Amino acid sequence: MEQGSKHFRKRDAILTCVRETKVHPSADWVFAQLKPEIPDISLATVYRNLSLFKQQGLIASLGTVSGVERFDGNVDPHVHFICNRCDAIIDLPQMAVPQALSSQAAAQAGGQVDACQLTFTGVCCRCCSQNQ
Amino acid sequence: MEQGSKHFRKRDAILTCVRETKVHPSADWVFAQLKPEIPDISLATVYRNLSLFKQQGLIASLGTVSGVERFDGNVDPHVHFICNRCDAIIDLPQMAVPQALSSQAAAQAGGQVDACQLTFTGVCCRCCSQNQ
DNA sequence: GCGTAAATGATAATCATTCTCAAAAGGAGG
DNA sequence: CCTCCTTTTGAGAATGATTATCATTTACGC
Repeated sequence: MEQGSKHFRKRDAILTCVRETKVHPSADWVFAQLKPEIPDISLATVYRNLSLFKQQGLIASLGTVSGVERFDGNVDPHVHFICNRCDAIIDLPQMAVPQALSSQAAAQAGGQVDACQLTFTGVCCRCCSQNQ
Repeated sequence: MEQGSKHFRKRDAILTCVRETKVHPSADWVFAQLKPEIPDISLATVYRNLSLFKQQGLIASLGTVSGVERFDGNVDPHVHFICNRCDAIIDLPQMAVPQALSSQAAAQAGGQVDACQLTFTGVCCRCCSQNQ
């Protein structure tokens, strides 16, 4: 009763939308994507369900970029690159935080380490080539 | 003319405040710290100067935690731990992102890599021992 | 002292996000 | 098919951090 039920039409659409894109979308982006397809969807519903998914671990939050929160449908740990010009978030696959670092962090923190996030920032190749 | 001048009394106080603490403060925290000492300081001035310092590279932004931006007076690259319960940000010194990872990131990103940030999240030792 | 440019205080404006609450939808059971 | 009950939703108001505005103050160079 968690799939396909009419009761969760919009919910499923939101989750699918986040999972099927690689842009690491904001709530607003998801809303804009779904609006044509589901005209009677509300922005509040998108926000509501995104935070629900986040809490359930179905999606991940990457923090805020230029003041807006960005999400990732891929919850497997991986590294990101964020462009300071166009705010694009790009996956850097095949890179991982060494296990040794995580262990070290747990030891130093003295508490409970749940997750880690490695992010590089700079200017993406597209912005680099556009001007200057 | 950049130091000690009466013209920059408040500016200097803000920078010093961020540099002398280890709490990785928010604008509001800095304001609360300085208010007793400098009663006629305005919150807008704190925001203004913090973003100026950030832009000049005098301080670093650690992104937002629970919706508020946090700063770091220590711009040397180092690793952080963020507590999901109390929002504390704690330095994990003597840890560094391996150079190999940074090189790999630069190669994969195809653009210009300026910085990287490694953050662990979880529950800090204080919150861990308080309850549960 | 004077003029100019920078910095500031107070407050309004902005904008992403969350809250509120009434309405709609769906399931369970009769 | 009908009713009760729970969950989800839409619309818009409320919130709260941050930024913009603008008149005022401040300080430096002359």
